[in-house]
Amino acid sequence: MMELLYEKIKEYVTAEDQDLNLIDAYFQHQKIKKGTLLNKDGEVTRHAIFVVKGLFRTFIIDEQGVEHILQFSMPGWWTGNLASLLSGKPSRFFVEALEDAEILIISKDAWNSLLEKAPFYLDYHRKLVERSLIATQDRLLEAYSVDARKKYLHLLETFPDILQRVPQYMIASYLGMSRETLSRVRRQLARKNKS
Amino acid sequence: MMELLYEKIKEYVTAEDQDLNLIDAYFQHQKIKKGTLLNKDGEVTRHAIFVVKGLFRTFIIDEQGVEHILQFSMPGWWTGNLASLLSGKPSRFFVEALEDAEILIISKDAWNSLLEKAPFYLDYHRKLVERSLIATQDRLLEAYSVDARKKYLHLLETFPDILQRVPQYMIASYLGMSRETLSRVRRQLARKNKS
DNA sequence: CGCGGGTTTGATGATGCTCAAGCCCGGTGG
DNA sequence: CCACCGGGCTTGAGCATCATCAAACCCGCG
Repeated sequence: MMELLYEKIKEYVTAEDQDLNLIDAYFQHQKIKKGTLLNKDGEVTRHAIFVVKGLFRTFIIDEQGVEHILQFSMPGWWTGNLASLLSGKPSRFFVEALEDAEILIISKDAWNSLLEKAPFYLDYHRKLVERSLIATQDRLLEAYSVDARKKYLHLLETFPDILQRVPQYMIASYLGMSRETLSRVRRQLARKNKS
Repeated sequence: MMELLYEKIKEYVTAEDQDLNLIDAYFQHQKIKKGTLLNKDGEVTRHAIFVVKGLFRTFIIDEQGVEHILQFSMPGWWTGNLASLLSGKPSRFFVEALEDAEILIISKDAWNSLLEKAPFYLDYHRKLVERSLIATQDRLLEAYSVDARKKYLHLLETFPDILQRVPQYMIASYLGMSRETLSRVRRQLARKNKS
């Protein structure tokens, strides 16, 4: 059950297998049905969630009632709301399973004692947060410097299989454009490839 | 020299004065001339920088040669490139002093040993990174859900005095709009306030 | 006085949004 | 087995917002 998490940790830091095994007791394995909300607007996030199988989205609903997707979380990544977990402040985000999924879930308390007891885990955690920050900065820059077509092409490079798994209107929301615009971008590209 | 940093640390975590004094030795105080670049595209960031006085901007130059400002750093905030500092990868950002400034500078090595030796500093650091992440997420959401006028008004709330200190074209870049658009937004608002 | 950086203004056009309608396709019930 | 949903995707028309280009303007400074 823990293999994927071990793998991922080893990508970021060096740790012996015996040390890795220490963390098992902190996590619970759960199966999640498609459509389940793990986190709702206004709730304080009490768990961190590692995706083993399936796919999640993190989104917000703005004052006009429009959804904005901040993140898709694939197996091997974390989801939930890191900021709310760490700060203890209410989250404004929803986290929803887009497919039947399996997760490793860890409570805030367990998380904290893990950070204290397992130095390699502390390092791992730091790098995770750092990565989130970089990814979000990249998305901000993209929002400001790139047109709809390039945003879409860029997404295709980074998540080649996302199209098969997520309805287009969610992809449009992730990219910050209307569904219609995304549809037209796709038509354009399809035409080009034929001619 | 260290007072402002002490103050800021106390805002985030609880620490005794005698502990706070421990960190003095790790920092160097420097005066910086307006226009100085502390960090250039392609360099690895080797220092973290705490702003005591003055104002900095962090920006990137995209493939079309257009500048995009990610951040303004005021006294009491950090600047530089956290992600590059932590990861050791080259930064794509420039950091420039917009006014004559004073900073506390700490090398990466000193930073790391400080994190090991001063637990309160580790906490402080975590909260800093967390805050950067939240701020960047907020900016991303704003980029996708709000028009030029609201972006500008929002900036005025959060940085009331920035207009007096930064040329308008940089503010436009920070907000992701052209200088002309910002100018027109301002004219509109000025008219409304008169009538 | 004249130069230069920054700002304003106007004209024009591109990009992407909104609204509205139609289409496609898989699922359901008669 | 077929008719008819309904959700998601596409298409078109018109429009709003904002970018671009170009020119004028403003003002502090040598």
